[in-house]
Amino acid sequence: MSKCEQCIVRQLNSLNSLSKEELIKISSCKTSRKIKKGEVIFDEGEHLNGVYCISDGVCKVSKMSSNGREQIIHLVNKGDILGERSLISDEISNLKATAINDMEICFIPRDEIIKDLKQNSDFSMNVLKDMALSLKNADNLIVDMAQKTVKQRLAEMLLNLNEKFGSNIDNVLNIHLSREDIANIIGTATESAIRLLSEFKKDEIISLKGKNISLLDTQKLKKIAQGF
Amino acid sequence: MSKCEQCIVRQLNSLNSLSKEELIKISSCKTSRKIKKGEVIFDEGEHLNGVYCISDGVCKVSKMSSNGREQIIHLVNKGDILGERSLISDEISNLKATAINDMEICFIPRDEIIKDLKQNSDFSMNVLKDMALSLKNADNLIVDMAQKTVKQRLAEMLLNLNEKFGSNIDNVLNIHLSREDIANIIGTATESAIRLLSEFKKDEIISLKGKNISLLDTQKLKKIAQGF
DNA sequence: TTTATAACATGATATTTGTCAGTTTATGCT
DNA sequence: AGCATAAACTGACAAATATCATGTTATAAA
Repeated sequence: MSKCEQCIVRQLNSLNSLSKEELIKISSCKTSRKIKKGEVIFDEGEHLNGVYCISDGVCKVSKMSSNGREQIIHLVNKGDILGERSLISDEISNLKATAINDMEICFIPRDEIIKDLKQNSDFSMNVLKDMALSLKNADNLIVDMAQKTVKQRLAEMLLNLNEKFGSNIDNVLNIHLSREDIANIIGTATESAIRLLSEFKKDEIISLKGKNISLLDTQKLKKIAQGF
Repeated sequence: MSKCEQCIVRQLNSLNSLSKEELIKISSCKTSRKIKKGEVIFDEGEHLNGVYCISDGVCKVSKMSSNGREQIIHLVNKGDILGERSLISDEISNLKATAINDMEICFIPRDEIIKDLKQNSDFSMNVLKDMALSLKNADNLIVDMAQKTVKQRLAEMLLNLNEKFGSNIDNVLNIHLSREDIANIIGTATESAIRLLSEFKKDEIISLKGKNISLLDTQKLKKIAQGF
């Protein structure tokens, strides 16, 4: 099994402030796991007895509304940590995590992380900063959901996907989402999301080939996102 | 000037895990301030060089959307801490805080808190838990904003106000908000908020006398909030 | 390849919500 | 008290969005 202290993924997240000894300790008790596309990593109401460090792949983190519709809160990428919120408050999870494509993830048991949080103040400050950033992003999302139209949110989401996952030489986004997932990110009906994508395509702001989306005019997308 | 180690308000928030010595130190460098209703405590883009501990009164924490409308993210009550997010990430504030009624607040400088965060792991764990809770609430709000109708959100907000601020013997909510603030909490136009309040009143779910709102049928409100 | 199933797409229509315009009521100030 | 201003309210209409129905295309399994 590969070792945490040599893992490149680790450099990307708050685990990078751990000492070599702490990493070796974590390495010895972590478990690695492969997840198939569509598989549920954990569901709402489950007790997470640790955190996941994403070695490869992408998953969606979502919550069911009382109306019976799924809302995707955010996407978690390679190098990100998953489940820290529930770890810290030691509650059952309020969110569900589902693989968007095939993944490889490492599970680190709760006690190990908690011990390091108490002993290593650099680490706990780093986790605090992570949480502070998540909170800022969440606040921004609240404002967008409450105040922006679906069209604005779609434009903004496309820009965010480009930012987070990048695109290849032909401007095709490196992430492939179903239309339903897109709708569940921006909080609208699948049909509405499809309609607006078609409209963007007609206006030559994006191009569509199945799940391949490429951004042709990011300037225009930015303007739409801001309400023009 | 009153002393932190004797302050009752402190018991309510994460400062309660500080030692007597740490509290005395904080007490010596804190400053107390009175804020008038409507006054801005800090604005978006300002650098907060510390946190505020609310001794008395209520303020709204909001953000301007690019559409030019204010979205209220949450209300901060007596006993709560204000500004910890910006403190931890050491960034300019992304939010604005405005007094809803006359307030009394204590300002604690950044360096003092940061020092304690690094030295006192109980305290930093407590702050982590606070942030984790805020994050959970933010996630729930995202789902509500994205998936629920304005009517559902209004019903839910009324229940939340009752939960957080309580009501007097006649079921009148202990908090008085303008119709505009109510609209900015649930993310709708002021006219829509007024219309729905009138509808609730007509249906005898609430009663209205100016800014005095009383909840007559919380069961029905709960059902509406959940989509029936 | 054929076939079954799910995903994608589009039109028609209903519902929700925002906007504008105007009226009434409350509030603060001299 | 009287006046000026802001807040609360109501109606009419327009715009945004959801829902339902139905057709088409992609995908996976036999």
